[in-house]
Amino acid sequence: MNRGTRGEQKRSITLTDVARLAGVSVATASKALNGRRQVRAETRERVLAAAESLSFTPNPFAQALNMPKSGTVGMLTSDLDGRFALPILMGAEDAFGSGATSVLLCDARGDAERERRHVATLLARRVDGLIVVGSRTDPRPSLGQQLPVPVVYAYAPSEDDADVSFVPDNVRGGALAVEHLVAGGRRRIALLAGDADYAAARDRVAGVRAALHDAGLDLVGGAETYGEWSEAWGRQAADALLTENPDVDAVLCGNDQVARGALETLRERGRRVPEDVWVAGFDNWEVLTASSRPPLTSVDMNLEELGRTAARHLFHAIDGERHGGIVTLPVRLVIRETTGDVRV
Amino acid sequence: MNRGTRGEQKRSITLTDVARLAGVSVATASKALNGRRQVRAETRERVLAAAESLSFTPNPFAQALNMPKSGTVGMLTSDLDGRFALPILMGAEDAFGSGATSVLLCDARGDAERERRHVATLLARRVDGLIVVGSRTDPRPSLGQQLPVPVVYAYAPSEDDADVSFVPDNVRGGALAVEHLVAGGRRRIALLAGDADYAAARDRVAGVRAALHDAGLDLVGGAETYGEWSEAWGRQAADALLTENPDVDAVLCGNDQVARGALETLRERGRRVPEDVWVAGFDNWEVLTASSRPPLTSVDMNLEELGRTAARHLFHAIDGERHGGIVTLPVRLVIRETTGDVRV
DNA sequence: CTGAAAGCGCTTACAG
DNA sequence: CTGAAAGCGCTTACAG
Repeated sequence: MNRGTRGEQKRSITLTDVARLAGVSVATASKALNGRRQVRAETRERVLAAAESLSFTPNPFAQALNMPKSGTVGMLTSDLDGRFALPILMGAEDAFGSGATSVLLCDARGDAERERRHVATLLARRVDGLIVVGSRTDPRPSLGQQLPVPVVYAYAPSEDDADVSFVPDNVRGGALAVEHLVAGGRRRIALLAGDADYAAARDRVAGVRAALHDAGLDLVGGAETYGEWSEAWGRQAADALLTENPDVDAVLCGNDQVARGALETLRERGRRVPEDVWVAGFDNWEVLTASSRPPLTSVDMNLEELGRTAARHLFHAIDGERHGGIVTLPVRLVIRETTGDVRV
Repeated sequence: MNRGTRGEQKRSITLTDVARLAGVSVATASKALNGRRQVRAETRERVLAAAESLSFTPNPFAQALNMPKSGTVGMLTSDLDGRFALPILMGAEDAFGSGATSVLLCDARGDAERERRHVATLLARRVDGLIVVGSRTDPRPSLGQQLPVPVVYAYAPSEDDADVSFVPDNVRGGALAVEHLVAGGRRRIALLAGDADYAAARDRVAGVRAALHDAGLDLVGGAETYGEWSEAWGRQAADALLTENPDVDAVLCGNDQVARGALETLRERGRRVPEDVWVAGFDNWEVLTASSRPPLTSVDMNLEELGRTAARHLFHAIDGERHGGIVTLPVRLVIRETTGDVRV
């Protein structure tokens, strides 16, 4: 352990230093650095060189005091716990970070009061906009229309149509999965839908039903089954399914955890996957899909791209253009061995 | 879709407005609001009331221009992908968020050049300090001693002893696990250690060996086995283990993925868990441990607390007190049914 | 094209 | 205890 105190915070380089070194006024230095056109090329060069040689970084607080934007946005997550927020964060951070915008992160931990306080803090910090990331696709309360900056909602849409929200297209995801199963010759398809409490579960079901209808098919057993988002429920539901409908030739599962459970039961009851039964899940959660036996086909919600899109939209909204409504973003099917793709 | 343009950005309330309403000078208003003592109680009340009634929020940029601190810290993650960063983020955000500090988030995506740019951006924004969150516990390059603000490293320690780093105590974690197995009467303990490339794997092995030595035992097969962090490797390694050492009565696994694989193989080769063989993993990754058959005992790295601790330390460092070195933080064993705890 | 001046919204010596 | 003044580091009309 070495101890010590922070050395004298050496006064940082200011525009005045740059101007002096370049032999111009601060006004001119400012214009040169900001690319204003009323500066002779040669002068601009001199200022730029001076700034460079002094490693000048403009004080953002002084700048913000003179300009309408702060160059920061607030990212408000409701629940960093949930695995869905993370890829969205990455996408958004990526979109912002590549520009001159920095991201202030706040996590509300599922607490409305905490969220309210965080919004207040972010506004007090003069963020230029807000991106609100939810942990499930069920609509959430709006922050309201009275905020002084634009807001976009990602993953969890706002209940208010006047807000802009970006959500993955779960309905289309359900349809995609079914189309793949049908194209593979599956005709007796069952759906273990997961937790009916979640809009994601119900939307996926809707897509599945529509696509089956288009194919002239019905769900095995006449309807989907609801339960929990867990391997345990997947095992149990698959067990009941095999007992009641032993002729099933595909099991579509509401998410990857359910699918993992179903896969296990199928194997233990002597069904070969994919030879006898095809299986697919939703979310494409790598840790579950990659190492299962066999690797699991799953619908990927493209969350990173969703985050990126929401961030880009916020940019445009900050620049003045606004509109409301829920925008549904494309998802994609990742095909692995549980549906016949026999690699390695 | 409704369209519209942002209304006139109404001039926000300034200290001048507050002062006018309270009938004092801005100087006095400032002092009253900041709790300076040279203000008559009655005057202070009046100012506070005025500020309250106008919903005054001091402009942070104007404040920052006059004060040594900005009230923001930078959080630099190397890889938001990795599941380890998230709980650390939560803990840190929690510690900062409860104070008056806001967090600027940057993700380097494992790219050193990108990291360098982010550090520059954060410093340009005048953060008061930096918290660097790694994705594995192997030492990483220091950001150097020349930065104008204090830095703490979390999860991935800095290579430079002059820096402060907080890491989970993987060695102790290994020992904890062994002590539990031994207390449960296990004597023929095997270790499927995971990826030898990771310091976490090697540290856990060191703890396991030390604790076994203390108990007068040796690893089954004479040594641990190395491979990958995956269920697939866990299955394969467990298979080899049972063939070579059929009398094993406990399988300790380098992480939860390996443990899940091992559990599967044990079940399929007719070993009952925990009756015949105990199994435990590391990381306590809920999605893997909770729903396995049976639920998996695992060493929890207390990452959220680690994040909180690192954040608190950064606070103190910002306030001037500095020291260096790697600080190792306690981990804990979460006992579930794979080691005999027979709850529901 | 260049610069002196005013101003952004606050804080803090310094006088009263 | 209170306030006029200077200053934080920048930007932007406004004159030259």
